[in-house]
Amino acid sequence: MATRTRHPERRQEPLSRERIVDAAVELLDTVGESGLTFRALAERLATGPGAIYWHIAGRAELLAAATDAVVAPALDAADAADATPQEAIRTLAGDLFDAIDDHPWAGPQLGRAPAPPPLLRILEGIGRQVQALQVPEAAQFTAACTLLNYILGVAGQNAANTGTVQPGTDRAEFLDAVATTWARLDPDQYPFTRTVAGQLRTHDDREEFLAGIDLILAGITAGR
Amino acid sequence: MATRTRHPERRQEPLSRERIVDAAVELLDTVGESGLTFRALAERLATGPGAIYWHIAGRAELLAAATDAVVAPALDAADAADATPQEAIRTLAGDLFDAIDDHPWAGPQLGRAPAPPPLLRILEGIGRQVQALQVPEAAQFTAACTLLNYILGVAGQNAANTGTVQPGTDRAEFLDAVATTWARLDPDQYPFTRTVAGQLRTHDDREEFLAGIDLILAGITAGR
DNA sequence: GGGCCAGCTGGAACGGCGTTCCAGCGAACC
DNA sequence: GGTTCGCTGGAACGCCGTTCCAGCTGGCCC
Repeated sequence: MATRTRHPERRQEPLSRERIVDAAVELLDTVGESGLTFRALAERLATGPGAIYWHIAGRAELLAAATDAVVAPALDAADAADATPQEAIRTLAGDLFDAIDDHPWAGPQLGRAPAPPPLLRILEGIGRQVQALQVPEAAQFTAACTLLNYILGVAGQNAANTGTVQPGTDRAEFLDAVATTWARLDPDQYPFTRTVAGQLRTHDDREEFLAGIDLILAGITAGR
Repeated sequence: MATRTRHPERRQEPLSRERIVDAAVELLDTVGESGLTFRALAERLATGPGAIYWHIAGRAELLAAATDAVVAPALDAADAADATPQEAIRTLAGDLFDAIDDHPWAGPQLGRAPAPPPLLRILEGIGRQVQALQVPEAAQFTAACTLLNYILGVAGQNAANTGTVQPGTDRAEFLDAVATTWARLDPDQYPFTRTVAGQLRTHDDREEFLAGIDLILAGITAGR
């Protein structure tokens, strides 16, 4: 690994898994998941597709590695020792939300792969706090999974929305367009959706997401 | 549409959007999302790829239509008038779970497309019951979205799991394998996950899912 | 009844993708 | 100094979604 050469630099930085994953994240952030192409990646790295395969098994592994790279910081954030379990879960979820918000393509990837490290680490992080909440052991798994699945749902949905939106339009326009669509729905078929359409315009995704977390936490602690 | 010929039958059933979508669902159920190919579909329909495009705009629309076809029955199930809102939500969620369980490829599709009918219909169905729960108006949107996102999370996760599993292995083997993996994790890094690993072996996905619904419902009604 | 026309068909072709293959290069080791 | 081996990168393969278009066919008008 740590090969040393007497020459001050190689004619260019050698390929490495890390450099490839970094480039992949940049590409994904710029042009979305469908834009991550071995050819485009090779061009960005000034090499050919074949060289990349020496370091990474295929597209699936590349996506998993990129997701891991982007989500890991949120999971590494040390849990402040003086926080309540509720606060710790809110912080973890909020950090995760920010990471997915910055890199929407990572949302749907969170749950993929046979034993994806990110998924397990999220479950573990949540589970510990659930234990700290004094939830009876038989209910801990359900409580942690409910929170996890809610987070995964929001993560995936975030990705679907940002995929829809035109790169040009900003967030307010987008919300306004959706709200208008909802308000025009058939009153007989969609009474509820029409009622809440107005709330869309002023809502904040992150706060809404955390309000959902609080709702589930309330349910977890409801029976004492 | 209803063209009549004097001949007892046309040499073959004419193509139609419905016939195409039906064939697509069969293909998806058999070989998964990556197996849905315009060529394979054309072969199954004894035609060429070009003919399909006369009825359907592209792969995305085909997937959306297939998802709709598979999920619609669960949403059409008339809500029994004498059920409590909680029961109604449990029934809706359970029906949805069964549909996704039978057609895992549909899970990740639920949230796609600009204004996907299935998503809105689920939100509407949940929202009405949330209103019936006497949730204050300002909190209705959050409550309904939390339930919706949880459902979407489970749906997506279900798809990821069934995608991983070998077609040969059955469910018990799969759970056992995951439980074993979890039990072997580093005790320092994954104390919680290790503790709950054993529960995996005896757990029932559907019951677990509904327990999560109940948890959220408890949170919604916790503050009265 | 004969010609026209529009709806519909299906096969060929295009560009691009993930992936594989392999000839070759340069540094490190005997 | 020769050999070896980790690594490179360009060419090629097979498959994909999609487009194009020549042609069929069945209903309509003259």
